[in-house]
Amino acid sequence: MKHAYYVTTPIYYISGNPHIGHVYTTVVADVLARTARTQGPAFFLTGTDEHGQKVADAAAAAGVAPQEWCDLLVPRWQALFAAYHVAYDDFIRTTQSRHERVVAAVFERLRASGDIYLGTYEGWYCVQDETFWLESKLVDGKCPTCSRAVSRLSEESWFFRLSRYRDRLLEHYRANPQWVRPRSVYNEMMAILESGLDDFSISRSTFDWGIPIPGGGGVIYVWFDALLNYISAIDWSTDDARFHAYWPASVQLIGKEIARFHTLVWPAVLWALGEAAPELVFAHGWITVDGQKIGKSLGNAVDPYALATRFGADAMRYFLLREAPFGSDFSYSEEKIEQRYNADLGNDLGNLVKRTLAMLQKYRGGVVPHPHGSDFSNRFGELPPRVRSLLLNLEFREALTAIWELVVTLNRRIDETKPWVLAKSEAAEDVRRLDALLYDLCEGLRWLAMLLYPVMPERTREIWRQLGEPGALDGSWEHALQWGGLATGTQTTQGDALFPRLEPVTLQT
RNA sequence: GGCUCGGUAGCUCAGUGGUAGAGCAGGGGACUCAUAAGCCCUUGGUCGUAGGUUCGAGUCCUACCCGAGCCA
Repeated sequence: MKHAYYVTTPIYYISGNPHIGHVYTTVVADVLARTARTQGPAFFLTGTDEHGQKVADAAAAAGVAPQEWCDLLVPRWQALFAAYHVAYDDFIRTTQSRHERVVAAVFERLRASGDIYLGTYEGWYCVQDETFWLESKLVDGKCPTCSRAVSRLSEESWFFRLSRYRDRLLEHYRANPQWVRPRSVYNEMMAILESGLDDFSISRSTFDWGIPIPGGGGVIYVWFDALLNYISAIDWSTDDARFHAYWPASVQLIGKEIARFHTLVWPAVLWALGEAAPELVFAHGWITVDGQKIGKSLGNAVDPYALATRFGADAMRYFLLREAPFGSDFSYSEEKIEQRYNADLGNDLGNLVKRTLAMLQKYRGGVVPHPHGSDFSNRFGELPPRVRSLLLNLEFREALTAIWELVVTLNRRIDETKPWVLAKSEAAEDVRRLDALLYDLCEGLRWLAMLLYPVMPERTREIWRQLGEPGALDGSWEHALQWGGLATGTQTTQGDALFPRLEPVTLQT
């Protein structure tokens, strides 16, 4: 039985405030879920990762208890996602009992199966980098990143027997070369696999902000805890029917820095539990500001609310997906957003809506005329399946480029047909041609609203409203996207510009 | 230090060994329904550097330079 489309974002580590990078991943997941729903059921999960040393430290610095800190921060993430028109189905927090219960259950089950065992962590610690290193990673006995002296560490720890799954992982990678994308990340993980896998330490005893090891002996390492959110949220072990309706996940989005956990440890843990690996793990790139990584310490973190206020959340969503191929890093700047906004959204799309409805008002009283033999029937028949396929394949840039073929075609057709000339003629043929053009333009707008809905859910609703379209904007594309679906006689309304032109900010002198 | 990527027009990027492309920006033109938008035409690149393989290299190989990431 084909299960529902299931998309996840990483759960976000709440040691600080959310930034535009978090918005990026979450918006992508939202677009995927909305796209998947044009053909069937979907489930979209996001949430927060709330355990671990850094959260405990951040809470202590703020003078509050860790749980209190998390409760304080979570609404900020939820409000930000809402501001970007993200509609997730569930928001999981790793401090919720539904999650902690599953983590404890997994631990006990894997301990019983021998996949988790008590061992000794032998390694080295670099005080400067606050990082632990395995002996084999040291360079001349020193820290491989900062070359400083490291100190010996030896402590009892629980391990996940990752090494047991190396062969199966290799086999899985070879049989499914597309399961980790982009290719660069696949290659990197393959290289790690080929060089061998060490067992994975999954407990910590130097602090206590985490899920307790069943039976005592410290807390579960935050990464082991965190990965399990993807199955705890859909009731693993407590509601099999629900779990299997969603698992395995269709797409798990991650940042490329956490690929190792999601593409080596995670599938092995799932296999140890007797479950399937996700169908696709996609590690995307980062948004940088003028080529620099965003970070509080760099002082270049732009308030994501300010961006949504200035450009509009939908325009930001469009920019994030259109500007760079999904997977690579891209250097963002407000100037680039402005250029995309004015050129693509204002000039091409927004102006098309405006000029179409203005002409319809002027020449036909705002009422959609009879098509009289449209020029476009069948011409764009392949567009919806193509767009959906590109979107679900995470080729957002290409999908938007494809949609813009329709935008460009409609704009060009206006200039070719010269409706302002036809409108002055009373010849039957000219009246017919003007009707056909105006119909095709309005029908084109209806298509654009539906095709762009997953990317710009709010602005497309405004197009829908101005068109006077009574149907569902977020419904299935199968029947709705047939050329000629727009009813003759529909009363349209001229509205404000969808994307009013951004004028350069000039300083008064 | 090891591994993995990237470096093509001012900007963002496509480019499967066979005459270097698109969009934006810049320049010119004809229009007027429209957000001085749209439409038509157009300038612009020794494809990071140096070698090599080949009849032929942006594309394959080697070295190096620059940038990014990972290496509990």
